[in-house]
This record gives sequence, structure tokens and C-alpha cells, in this order.
Amino acid sequence: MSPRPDVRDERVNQILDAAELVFAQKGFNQARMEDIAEEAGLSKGTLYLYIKDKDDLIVSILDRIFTGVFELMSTRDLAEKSATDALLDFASKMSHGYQKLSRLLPIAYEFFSLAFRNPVVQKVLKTYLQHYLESVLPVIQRGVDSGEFKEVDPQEVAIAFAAIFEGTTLLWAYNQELIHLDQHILAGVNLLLEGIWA
Amino acid sequence: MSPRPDVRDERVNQILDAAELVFAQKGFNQARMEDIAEEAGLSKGTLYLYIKDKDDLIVSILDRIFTGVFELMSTRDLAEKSATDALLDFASKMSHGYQKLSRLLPIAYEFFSLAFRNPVVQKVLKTYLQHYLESVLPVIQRGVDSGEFKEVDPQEVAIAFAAIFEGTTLLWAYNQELIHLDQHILAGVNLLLEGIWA
Amino acid sequence: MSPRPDVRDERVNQILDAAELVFAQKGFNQARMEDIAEEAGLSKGTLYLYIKDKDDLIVSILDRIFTGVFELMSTRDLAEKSATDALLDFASKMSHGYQKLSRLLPIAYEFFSLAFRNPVVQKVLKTYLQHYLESVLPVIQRGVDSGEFKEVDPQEVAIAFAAIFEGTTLLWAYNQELIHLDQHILAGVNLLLEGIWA
Amino acid sequence: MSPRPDVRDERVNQILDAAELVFAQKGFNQARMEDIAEEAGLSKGTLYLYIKDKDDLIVSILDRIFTGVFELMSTRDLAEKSATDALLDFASKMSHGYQKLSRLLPIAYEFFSLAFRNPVVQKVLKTYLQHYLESVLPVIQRGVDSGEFKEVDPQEVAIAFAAIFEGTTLLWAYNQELIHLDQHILAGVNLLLEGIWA
DNA sequence: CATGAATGAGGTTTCATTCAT
DNA sequence: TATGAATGAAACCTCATTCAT
Repeated sequence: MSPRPDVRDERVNQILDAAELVFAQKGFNQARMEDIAEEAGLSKGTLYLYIKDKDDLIVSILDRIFTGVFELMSTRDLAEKSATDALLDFASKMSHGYQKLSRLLPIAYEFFSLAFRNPVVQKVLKTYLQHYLESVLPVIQRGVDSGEFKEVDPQEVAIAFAAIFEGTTLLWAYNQELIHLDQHILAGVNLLLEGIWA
Repeated sequence: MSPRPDVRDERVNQILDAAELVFAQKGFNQARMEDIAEEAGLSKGTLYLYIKDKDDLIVSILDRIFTGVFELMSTRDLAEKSATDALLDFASKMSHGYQKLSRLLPIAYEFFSLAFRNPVVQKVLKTYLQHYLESVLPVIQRGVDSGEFKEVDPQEVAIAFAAIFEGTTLLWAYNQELIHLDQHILAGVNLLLEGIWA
Repeated sequence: MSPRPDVRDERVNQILDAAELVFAQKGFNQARMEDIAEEAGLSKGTLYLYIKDKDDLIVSILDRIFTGVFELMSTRDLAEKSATDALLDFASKMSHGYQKLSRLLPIAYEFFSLAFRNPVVQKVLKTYLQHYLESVLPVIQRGVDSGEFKEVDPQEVAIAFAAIFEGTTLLWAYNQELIHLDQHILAGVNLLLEGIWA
Repeated sequence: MSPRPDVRDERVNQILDAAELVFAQKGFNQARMEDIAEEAGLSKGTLYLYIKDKDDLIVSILDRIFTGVFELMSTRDLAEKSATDALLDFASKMSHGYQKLSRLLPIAYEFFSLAFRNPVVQKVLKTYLQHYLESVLPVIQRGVDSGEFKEVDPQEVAIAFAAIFEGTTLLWAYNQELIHLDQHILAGVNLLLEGIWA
């Protein structure tokens, strides 16, 4: 309808794409706004038509990442399966998702570090954990209720699962020769499942 | 040779202590050399008598940390116990060690992030994983050999254990209200053990 | 020639009105062209259809101001009065005029400052003084010639009058609680008149 | 006593001298910090060891100016003279002082302009007027009390005197060919005195 | 051994101006 | 005529590092 289709969303994504790439390559502080502008195919000044400042890029990138991951964690279609299959499916989806996001790992750890002194970042991460638990806890509870699992504490199990995801990813991050992300996530998950089967 | 031969070591540790503190509080990039000097009770110029430059502090701090953690991982006294008890002991020691190092977590994640583009940091982290595996693999193997554990792949189990350590720590890092470091590490380890007992 | 021949004048005044307001509020350098555009209800780009550049606004505004003040200083109807009444009338008109222009004072002092390094501005101010003297000198001379005033130097008196106007305004500019513009201008003028009456 | 005599005061004055010069030549906004550094014979970075930021220079310069002018306005030795002589002496001192400060006039008017939106600057100017009145009012009152002057309102007279000082200076600022600072201040003051003599 | 004054390269951000639509 | 997206020069300020004392 409007003469020029709204260019803002396009530009913002263009800039966030570029920022992700440059941050991953150089780290947040070594990344110069000019690098990002160049990578985005825009000029330095144009960046500031669409973002507030450099820090703003952090929150914007986090938002985009988690929006994607939250969709990934949707458990709509897990209800019909056994708890075990639902967890395995979930694990498989997460492991694929993490692999696709792997280019963002350097950024991720920088942001984790930031979370210790930046309340906004901290909040985003807390929300992430919350979402995760809301997705997984009911499935585990269902397994316990149905007698498929032992009488475990669902929250402890959910956290152990999450630890396997995050921990394996972290190990993989610093030794990609020794660790194979989906294989070792799957192995870890299976070990946990062995531990909770009735 | 110099009048007080160990004034150097004393000063270096003084500086690294200060750097750890300031890095943890402000992050590597926001930390000013002047902050570190002040925290160390020295002057800016004096710092440069004992360190090469700011980047040098990263490697020096990592070295100090891992020297400590490596001692922690020594398995000298694990040989006489059952594999299960040995792993539980190990887990308990690690969980305590991590807790003591928790003030360094913000630095740790910054360094993980750095590992993606700094070969020296990467090497330190690889060595760490190597050390860990060398400590834990024989214990697991012993458990398998003695029939205490199922016929699992020791490396997969070792990595799952490490993932529990690192992953729980990471989760704790961003939600210390929900996660209790040693309780949830212990829970995770127990779940894994349940999964591998014969 | 163009469909609405005087849209240009209308737009230019629209822009100068906006510029006066914004300059007075923020000062010349803090005023952004965008602020002026917004205040004028136009777009940034449109401004440049009617003005050369930001500096051009200074001269245009000065021109408009002095055109107004020159009309104010017209002494057409002073000829029939006594020199004293003529001067009092003149003072009263000026004092009213200054009060009406008071919203422009912040700009005025910025322009005075500019006069020291901008020849165009300097010329405008010199012309202003010239105009003033041409209006007032004959009246004073008439007062001397008619014996209404002592044998004073008309130029010295004219300058003292001007100093009272400008000086009181300046004092008022930085203490509007203590100084009341027309009251203190009138008081000053009366003191001067007392000094020159024969 | 101390190995290096305190260098701070020296540097600060060095910087303020340079800033006055550069501000007077280019105006506050056109003056680049680098210009000031160069003029001061220091490096850009060194400036910031001694001043907070560019704005800080404004207040510091004002402070230095007014400290000087306040000393000028001291009326210690005016008590023994007739009120008329005291005022003439005062006027003469002020006129000399203004002439010496004339290089700062471009700065002064820029600061006057600033006063409209900067409370700190406003306060400095108000204090200045206060000081002035405290110096001059008692002298005028004495003249009234002794019968040397008519029954005038001392405050109105004081303000008229100040207006003559400030107004003549302003006129001189934009036409130094037509106006001669001390001659025309003296003339103005004499006219006022003629007006108030009993 | 220790100091801290001085340096200056480098990065973020702003904003006057242009021009395709 | 009017727009507003895009540009890029320019300037403030920081801070790691050096070196004379």
C-alpha cells in the first residue's frame, strides 16, 4: 500500500545480521561500528537511524535469538508421544537448534559474562530458563505420573537435562574435535533417561 | 640475584589478584589498568614492571586458575574406592572447587568467548578438558571392568559428567535463585550414575 | 510565475519563525535543523528549498529583526513634540519593542558574540547603531538649539541613551527578578534627562 | 618541599589561558579541544587530566574572570572621598578593567547567551550583579545622606550606572571606531552624575 | 624499584546536507 | 513542491602505555 514498503524492519535485520557476524568474529569490544556498517552495506550514520547505540545491539540480538529458540522449544506436538519419546524429540530439536546457532556461540558466552553486571541481559537469560522449564517440566511430570519414570524430582531432572545441553555445547565450544554436538548431547540425554526409567 | 629475590612473585600475584577482582566486577574491557593498579595498591607505571600488557593478564590469570583446578582434579586418593564412590568424591570436590571459583565466573565466560579467536586461550581450555578426561576416564573404565557399571562408552560418560558440571554452573550463573550449585550438580551426577549402574 | 507566487515568502517566514524559537530555546549550535523543520511543520529536506544553509538563517533572522526595529525607531511623529517628550516617547517605544523582542535575547547575545568574527553580522550591527544615531541625534540637537538642553555633545548623549537601553536589557537578561525592563530603562532615561536639562 | 612543585595550578591556568584565546577567536563551538591543547602546548589527553570536559572550561573561565573583576570592584579606599569622587574613581577603575578584559568580550556575550539555559552560568552572573550592587549602593546612599545627591532611589541609580558600563561596552563591541570605551563611559557617568547632584 | 604526568591513537556518535522518489 | 533515507566528516573523550625523575 505505502509507496515504499516499510524499510525499517529490513534495515534493522540487515544491521543485526551484520552485528552478529562481526561480534562473533571480533568480540563486542573489538568490533567497530564501522565494521558493522560495512558488513551491512550501510554507512556508519545510517546505523544510528535504526539503533540507539552500540549497547542496544546486544539486547536486540539476544531478543532475536531467543525469539527463535522459544519457537524451537514449543512442545505443541509432544503431547501425543510417550514422555521418553517427547524428551528425545525435544533433545533432538534443541541439539539441531544449537548447532544452527553455533556461529553465535562466541557472542553467547560474551553475553553470559555480561549478564553478571547487566540487569537487562540477566533478565533475558532468566526468562529463557523459565521458558525452558515450562516446556519440559510437564513432560517429565507426565512420565512420572504415568509410571514411565521413577519418582524423581521433575525440576532436578529438567535442570540436569538443561545442564547436558548447555554443558555439552560449552565443551564442544572449546574442543570441536573431541566433542560432537548432537552425538554427545544424545548420549548424555540417554544416560539420564536410563537413570530415570522405572 | 636481586636483594629480595621473590618480590617479583609477590608483586605478580598482587597484580593478578587485583586484576581478577576488577575483571570480575567490570569485565575485561571496562576494567582500566588504573583500577587494577589501585586495587593492587600500586601505581599504574609499576604494573608494567611485572606484566607485559593488559592482554598478558588474561593468560596469567587463566594459568593460575587452572593450576589450582588441576590440583583439585588429582585422583591420587581415588584408587582405593569403588568407582561410584570415586566419582562422587570427584564430583564433590569439583563442585566445591567451582563454588570457590564462582567469583571468577564472569571472567570465565569472557575467556570462553575469547577462546574462539585467541589460540592461546583455546589451547589452555583444550588442555583443561584433556586433564579432566585423564582423571576421570580411568575411574569409569575401572567401574566398567569391575562390573560395577554397565558396558558404557567411558568417554561418553565422562563427557556427560563434565557437561553436568559445566552446564549446571552456567545455569547457576544466570539464575542463582533457582539453581543451587552443589545440590544440582550432585543431583545430576546421581541421575547419571543411576543410568550407568549395572 | 509559479502557481502560488508567494508560497516562498510564506515558507521562508515559517522557517525563520521556527528558527528563532528553536535558536532561542537551544542556542544556535544545539539547535538541529530537524528541530527547526519540525517546529516549522515541514520536513528537513524542504528547509533547503528555502534557505542556503544553517548559517544563512542567522543573517535572515537578523534582517527580519532589524527591519522591525528600524520601523520602531522611525521618528516621523516626533518632530512636533519638545525634545524631552520626543526622547521619552522614543524611549518608551524602544522599551516596549525590546520587551516584545525579549524572547530573542538569547539569540541576540549569540549574534553579538558572532559579530567579532563574522563581518556580515558586524555590518548589520553597525548599521543598526547608525540608524539609531540618525534617529536620535537630530532630536537632541534640536533640544540643544532650542535651549531646552544644556550645551552637551549630542553624540555623547545619544550614546549614553543607547547604553541605557542596551545595558539595562543586558542586566535584565541575567536577573529578571531584580531588574524590570521598562521601569529601569525609564528611570535611567530620566536620570540622563535630569542631567542635560538646561 | 615536594620533589615536583605542584604542577596542577600551572597546567590549569595554562589551559584556561589557551581556552580563552581559542574561544575568543573561534567561538565556543567552533573551538576544538585540539586547538586548545595545541595553544596550551599540551596534548589533547593531557587537557583531560585537568578539566572534566569542554563545558567545564566555561565555568572555570568565568570563575577566573569574576575573581579578577571582584577584586577590581573592591571599594576599600573609596570611603574617604566624596560620593561623587568615589563613583568617578570606581567608574574609572571599571572602565580600565573592562578594557583589559576586552579580549574576552566575544566569550562574554556567548556566555550571556548561555545564561538563558545554563543555571550555573546564570548563577555566576547573578552573583556578579550582587557584588556590584554591594559595592556601589552604599556609596550612593552616602551621597544622598550627606546631601551631596538628590533624594534618588539608590538602586535605580546603581542600575543606571551599571547599564552605562555594560551598554557602552556592548556598543563599543560592535563599533570600536565610533565608540571609545573609557571616554564614553566617563561621559555617560558624568551625565548621570549631573542628573543626581543636589 | 617505583611513580604518575604525559601522550595520541582510536572509537562512538551527531547532524548538516543531499537526492532519488 | 515536498519528503526523509542515507551519507560521512568531524569532534569529544578514553585509556593503554611510556619515560623522566
